[in-house]
Amino acid sequence: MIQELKNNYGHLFENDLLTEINQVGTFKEVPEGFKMINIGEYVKSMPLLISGAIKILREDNDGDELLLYFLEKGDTCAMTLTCCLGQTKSEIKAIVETDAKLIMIPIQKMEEWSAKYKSWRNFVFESYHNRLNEMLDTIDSIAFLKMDERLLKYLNEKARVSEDGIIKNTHQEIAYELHTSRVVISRLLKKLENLGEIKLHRNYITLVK
Amino acid sequence: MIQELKNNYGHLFENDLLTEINQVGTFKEVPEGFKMINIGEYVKSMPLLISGAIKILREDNDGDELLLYFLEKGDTCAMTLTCCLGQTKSEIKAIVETDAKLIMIPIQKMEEWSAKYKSWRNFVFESYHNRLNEMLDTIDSIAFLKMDERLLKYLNEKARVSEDGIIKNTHQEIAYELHTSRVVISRLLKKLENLGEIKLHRNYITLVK
DNA sequence: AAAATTATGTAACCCTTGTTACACTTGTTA
DNA sequence: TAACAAGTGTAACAAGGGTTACATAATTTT
Repeated sequence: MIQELKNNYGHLFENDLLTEINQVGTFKEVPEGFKMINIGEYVKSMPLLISGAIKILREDNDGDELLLYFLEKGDTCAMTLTCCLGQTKSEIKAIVETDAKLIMIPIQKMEEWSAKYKSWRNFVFESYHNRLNEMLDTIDSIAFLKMDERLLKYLNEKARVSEDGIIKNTHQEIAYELHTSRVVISRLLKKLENLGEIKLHRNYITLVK
Repeated sequence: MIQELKNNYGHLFENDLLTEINQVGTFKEVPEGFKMINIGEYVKSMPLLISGAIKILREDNDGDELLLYFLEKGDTCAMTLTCCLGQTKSEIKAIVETDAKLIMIPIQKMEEWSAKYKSWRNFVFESYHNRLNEMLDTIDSIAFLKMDERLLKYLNEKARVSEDGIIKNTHQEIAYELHTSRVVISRLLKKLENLGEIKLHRNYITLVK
């Protein structure tokens, strides 16, 4: 496992820190669809992503959900960071989007490493920075874009994190993640297909370009 | 100035750190309406808020804006934090909402203090945590609420940060911050007045309760 | 005080999105 | 293979909110 750690985080962390991570971290493989954490749950460890993707969702009291962003290789979960420190409940739901490999770090190490390693502090700050920017991007989408633009942006992101570039979702699933209805999505998808932007199939969609 | 620092941050920071802040920080009073930073500008120092409020806005390419949240006493700007480290441009606009007193810290100190003081690290993490939660709250509003609910929530927040509980804005100003049109706001405000929730006046609004 | 400016009220209309309903197709199960 | 379930296409309609237009009221300027 030290190899995958080195490959993905070797350029970020000094050797002492890599050794420590190797000692206390546990390697995990999680399959697509696995629910990493739900809203209201407490966090007990912090993930470093090696491969695959994790989608982060927000949910309101009625169970309506909204896709916030994806975590990918080299990312960690900023929400986890804040939850660890404050010992507060998770504000988001995290589900594995494509089969993922990750290293789980016990949360006690966070504070210790923040004092000890400059590279760790930078990583944590960098992570917060990325997450804040992704949240801003999400806000831009829902505040400033119309549904067809949001949908196209969504499809591009989905394709990006999926390795083979194919969006393997039903219209209903897309509707949930964009917080709208299936009929609206079907309608707009058909429009995008007529514009030559995408190709529709049963259970999957491909981008044309 | 050491007194105002002690009053507002004494419980957060150890004495050594307070002394350092007092040495390198510069005290500032900024009037309502003052633009602290614009999108695309570089950040040169970091504010610690003593009193007053600062509103943080997002803006798209067409100049359309959207209120994200308010900073108040004891807060700092998480965006500034990230900008300092990455030497990147600001992603947001910050305007003084009610006359504010603040202490400006040169950004070079950030890294130094993060290594040296645990209380500083906690303050920075805590700050990120709060900002992420406020962003989530903003996302909830625009994704899950209808305009009349958003408006009422907006009015309550405005009243909270305004000391005297009076919302001193025109319908047009409210429309800008919620990214909608003046006519829509006038229409909904009248509805809220008829429901007995608010009282409308020229240039200001009061909450009923 | 007349004129101009700013703020608000409101009607009429349109577009986007959400809802309901139902047909059709594809895949799965009995 | 018949029955069922799941996914998609589409029409018709409703509702929310954005736009245009104009009237009136309050305030400031000349």
